[in-house]
Amino acid sequence: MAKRESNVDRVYEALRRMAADFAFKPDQRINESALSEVLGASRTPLREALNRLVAEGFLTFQNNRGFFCRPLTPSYIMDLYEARVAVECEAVRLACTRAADEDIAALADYLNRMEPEYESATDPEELLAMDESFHARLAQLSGNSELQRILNNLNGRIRYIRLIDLKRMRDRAGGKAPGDISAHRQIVEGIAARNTEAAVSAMRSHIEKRREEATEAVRIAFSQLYVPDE
Amino acid sequence: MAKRESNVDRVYEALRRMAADFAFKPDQRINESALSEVLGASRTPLREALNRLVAEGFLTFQNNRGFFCRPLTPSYIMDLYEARVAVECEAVRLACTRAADEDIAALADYLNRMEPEYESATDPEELLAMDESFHARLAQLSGNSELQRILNNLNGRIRYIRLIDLKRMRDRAGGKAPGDISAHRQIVEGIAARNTEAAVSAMRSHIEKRREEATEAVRIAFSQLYVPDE
DNA sequence: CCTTGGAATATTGTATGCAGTTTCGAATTC
DNA sequence: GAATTCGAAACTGCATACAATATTCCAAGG
Repeated sequence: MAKRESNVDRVYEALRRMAADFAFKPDQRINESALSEVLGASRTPLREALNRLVAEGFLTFQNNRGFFCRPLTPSYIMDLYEARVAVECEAVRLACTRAADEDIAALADYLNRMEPEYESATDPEELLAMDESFHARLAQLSGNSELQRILNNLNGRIRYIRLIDLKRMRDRAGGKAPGDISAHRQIVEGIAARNTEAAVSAMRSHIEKRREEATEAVRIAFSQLYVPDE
Repeated sequence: MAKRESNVDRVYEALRRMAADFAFKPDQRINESALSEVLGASRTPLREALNRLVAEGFLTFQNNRGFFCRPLTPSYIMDLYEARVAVECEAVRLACTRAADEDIAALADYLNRMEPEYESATDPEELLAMDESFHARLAQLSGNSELQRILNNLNGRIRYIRLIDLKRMRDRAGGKAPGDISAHRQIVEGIAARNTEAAVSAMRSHIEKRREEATEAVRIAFSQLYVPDE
């Protein structure tokens, strides 16, 4: 069997990670030749991958000037969080109406199985992965693949900020990041009870609670990004 | 002044129009060489544009097999409509909270100025353009550029179906497509009154009303797409 | 010292060529 | 006649080359 994954896919994945982790600094111009050398591919597949990332909002593009890392502003982050509210609340609403009982139960199970790990984890990356995984599964309950797709995109772009946020909370709380699993459980219980209003409002306040924290996190992100650590 | 618009932009715009109007039939394989000749560009910029369209959900891609027109299924259309509900309802919600009175008034004005044209128009394309324009302006009131971006993408993908739908309604109603401007006015009035619940529910029912029609429209779209007219 | 002009340099934009893979059809077998 | 195999043709994947455009840098003038 020959290779199944193409070069542009590999490059795309690498770039998405780099963009999500802000390996590029906001507004930084991206040098294609240098990057292609780092990634071990020529400029042709690299540019194809870069174009995908532009379409997904991870990067920007200017004619004859090339690709840039997206800027990072408080209002941009706010927009992303608000879009998450829109998508996830509707997903919850749909899940209440149409998710199968067994699928809801499976998600509740997942939450229970995860709880020990979630409560004991201190690594922000790990926590974030679990959190994102929960939200993705929740979106799956809606049965709507567009909502899942949009959420995946938003989470990718919001990822770095959430990481900053989690690290900050861990440092404040003395080595313990806050595993806010009760909010998740509340949402799932609302869905299980087919109580649309309760579930939606639980989701809304869960996300909105993060929003002000995120604004603060952006400020911190700025200081981490613009004061180079090398 | 030299050219401001690059080749890939031009190609992208052309492709987006073609995809929105289903110049490609669902699941049809796209031949890069032939297409590049039609569009007057080499395969390199063409592929960059195609990659953007894949990222935006207009096309699909398979390794070593190339690009394909997206499939067209009732559940896919349903997903798009539901995503629209999510995005537009949240946009309305935000507009109620934070839009400036003068901007709301401007939208109401726009609606009034458009009304004669809207009521008298018989060309579905024209009607659709006006309708999309209204929804885009409404999303602008939210002040959230992510919601605007997502809506723009969803509308682009849903466009063909709405066109089929409008044409069908026109034919049924005897040369008169239904200018449902009252629903739009109701939404704007809700926002002007800062009555969030009223405005949101008006928006929700406005979009959802279209949904069942859309399912029927898909069936018709199928017959138009798979029975070639040439 | 700041500004301006303009070559030198670096970077992007796109065409082209070739290697690798898939697709298609004709010949072959059952 | 249907299924199968195999080779040719078509197509995609990617590297490379060169043209077009932007950026930098340095020198000259104010």
